[in-house]
Amino acid sequence: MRPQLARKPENTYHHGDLRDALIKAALREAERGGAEAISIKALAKQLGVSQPAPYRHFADREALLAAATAEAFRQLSAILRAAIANPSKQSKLSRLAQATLDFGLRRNGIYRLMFASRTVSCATKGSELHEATRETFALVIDALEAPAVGYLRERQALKIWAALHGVVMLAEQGLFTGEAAHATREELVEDFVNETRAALAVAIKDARRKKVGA
Amino acid sequence: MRPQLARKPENTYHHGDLRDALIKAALREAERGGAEAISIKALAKQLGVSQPAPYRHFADREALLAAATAEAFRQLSAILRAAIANPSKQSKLSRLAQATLDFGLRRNGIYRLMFASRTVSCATKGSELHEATRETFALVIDALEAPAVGYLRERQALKIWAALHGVVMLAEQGLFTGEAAHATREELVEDFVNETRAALAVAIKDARRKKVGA
DNA sequence: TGTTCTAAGTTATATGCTATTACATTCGCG
DNA sequence: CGCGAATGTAATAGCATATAACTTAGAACA
Repeated sequence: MRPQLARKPENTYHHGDLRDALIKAALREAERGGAEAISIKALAKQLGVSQPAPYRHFADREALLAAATAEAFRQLSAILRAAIANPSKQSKLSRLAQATLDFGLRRNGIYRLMFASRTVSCATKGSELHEATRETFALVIDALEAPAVGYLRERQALKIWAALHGVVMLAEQGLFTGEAAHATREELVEDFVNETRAALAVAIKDARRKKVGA
Repeated sequence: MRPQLARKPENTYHHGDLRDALIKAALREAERGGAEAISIKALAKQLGVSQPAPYRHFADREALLAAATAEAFRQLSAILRAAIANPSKQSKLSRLAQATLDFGLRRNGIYRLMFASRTVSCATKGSELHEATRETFALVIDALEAPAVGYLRERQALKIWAALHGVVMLAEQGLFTGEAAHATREELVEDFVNETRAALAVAIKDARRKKVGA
């Protein structure tokens, strides 16, 4: 295995690690412009290989998008894991939530690739992409720092996860700019975090009461 | 103005209402496949006109997408208005929320065109599309049925609107299917509705107390 | 009523992207 | 060392966007 070069070394026939380089380059392109900005032809040119070379590694454009999206999910997972691990005054959930918001806004093209394209919903169960998405979601459940009170924990995870994505989407739509912007995106996210904590506290109390009562 | 025909009458030179027919046809295509499924060429063929004819009415593909998206927002507005108006046991907000969820899932291609593409965020202030999105959001504020307590009402509107979109996105990603699906999408939406009502009630009480205290 | 201007179509064409086929080169393994 | 599999290239077909130059019909006005 050669060192991972972005461009093929000149005067060589084989690139050495084209598959990986394609995914990385695709994410660079997606960062500005989302999935639409990813062009097989353009990537090949960038990497100094012929235009059909990528098809040796991916059946078609969709396959490349799926692989890039999976990689993006793994990157997000890493970021969220770091946010959770890094101790601070705020709760784990708050750190995860703000990190997600930050990712969604700062790397919005990639974010849209991950959450707003049909790629993910087309991913078959057990695929690389499907696994990557579930792993990310598992981090959300983890960040709740709550004992497993039945399925209520997953339910709260779903709710905060949904809310976060909604905030990113509306922010990108420009609903937070203009005269109606009486709340920042960060404030809204913190609201959702607090509501989640409150709902969980109630659920835990209920569960304890039931246990004692039984 | 001729009658609004989908296809151009045969043996005629002018279509009569091509602009409108293009928008309607584009939405039909978007319904399955989102924005990517909209092809100028294919639409022209469908409508029985030559391939470059659409460019008489839209500068480029983006312009057609923007117009179609604006029309989609107006359609959603009409649906939400109807949901709000139609009396039932549930609250206005609940009806609006469930109608939004239904729209997002049933007409997901169009929904993605509206909320998950770059088209809207590129809309300049004052454009047809920008106005259509703000009008839709105004309905959410309206559905809150709360007195205008400072900016808190808009804040709650933003929150429930964000949450709704998040639920649609996650549903489309398949996070509600599989073993973790201990909550239906409708339940989650109802949760958000209730939390919104509760938060608003608190805000209203606070506002009254302040008034009395002053 | 006839002329003319313009909006709205048409044909032809350039450019760019996806994808396939047939061919070439290199790597690695026996 | 030689052979096969993996990985690259060249050539090409097909489809989409977009523009340019030309044509038709509708309307606007003398």
